[in-house]
Amino acid sequence: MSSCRIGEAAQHVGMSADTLRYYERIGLMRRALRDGGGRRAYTDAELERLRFIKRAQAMDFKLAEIRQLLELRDHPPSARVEARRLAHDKLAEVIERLRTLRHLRDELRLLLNLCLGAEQCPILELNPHPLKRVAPAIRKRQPAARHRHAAR
Amino acid sequence: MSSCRIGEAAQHVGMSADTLRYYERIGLMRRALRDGGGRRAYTDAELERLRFIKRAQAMDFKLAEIRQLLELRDHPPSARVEARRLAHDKLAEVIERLRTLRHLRDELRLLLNLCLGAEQCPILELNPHPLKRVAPAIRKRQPAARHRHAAR
DNA sequence: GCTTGACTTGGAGTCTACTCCAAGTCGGAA
DNA sequence: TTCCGACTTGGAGTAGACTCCAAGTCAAGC
Repeated sequence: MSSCRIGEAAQHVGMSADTLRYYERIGLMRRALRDGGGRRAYTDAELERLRFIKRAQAMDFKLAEIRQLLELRDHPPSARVEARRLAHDKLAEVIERLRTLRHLRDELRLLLNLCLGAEQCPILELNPHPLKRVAPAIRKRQPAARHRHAAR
Repeated sequence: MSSCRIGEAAQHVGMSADTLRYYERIGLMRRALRDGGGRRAYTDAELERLRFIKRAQAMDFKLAEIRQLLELRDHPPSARVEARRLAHDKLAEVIERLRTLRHLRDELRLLLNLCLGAEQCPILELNPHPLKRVAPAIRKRQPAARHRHAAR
């Protein structure tokens, strides 16, 4: 059972010390024990928990979702079913986003190709069909972070 | 040359009146003319500009990028080359993001399948290889909006 | 004339995930 | 002992894209 200070811990898991403090503040991590000088002493278990958080973020889970996953890890009994649901939901999101992006890719390619020949650059209209003043039927924007979550 | 007030304009283009005010405030739209009562009077050209903004957003362009596109529209001479570059850059982004998401989709599918048979739910480790304590080589998260852009 | 919905302005607030600041402590190295 | 990097805390700030607030005006309809 070793422990390390915040700077070292941060380095181990590839995050900033400030991020670790932030996670403690918002409750994603429990309050770390302090050493005699009042400094945080991270255990191996805590480093592992941080690594889990990092992996989850790499998989596009938001902190709120990660919080849920962490809670499931803390209460194994019914964890499996719920964890499956979270992963399933995330998969559905990803698949949907893939659809949207494929469509967007195709649209952009088309615009770029048309730009080569057209007299009017279609990119400046974002409309591949200059003669039809109809906006392209692009899927509504993926809802960005809520803040501008003008749910687009 | 007709004109309409902000509420009507907002409805026409599918945005909120507040968003239109915001766009004027940040300079994405020029200051609209005011009627005798001090209220904004949107021209058809301005409605069209707003529609362009909306189309660009649907194509994952950020407001800063949209600003650039709008400027190109205002100065046609060298617009084409620059517009091509912006669209090309966006296409590259989209393609890269598609790669990342495909990988993530596969990873999630694997985890969900493994979850069915494993004694330990691999989702709660976010690691398809329980015997190998190595984090999955997931691509670094797509940089979200800068704010949390914790470049993920 | 009165009512009321639409609108004005400047500025603050929201969301998410951090990051920075300021003032002070700790402790290892010189 | 002194120096200085690492660390503490509470709180404010950042980014991007909105959205809400408060106090007041406008004008159509009754």
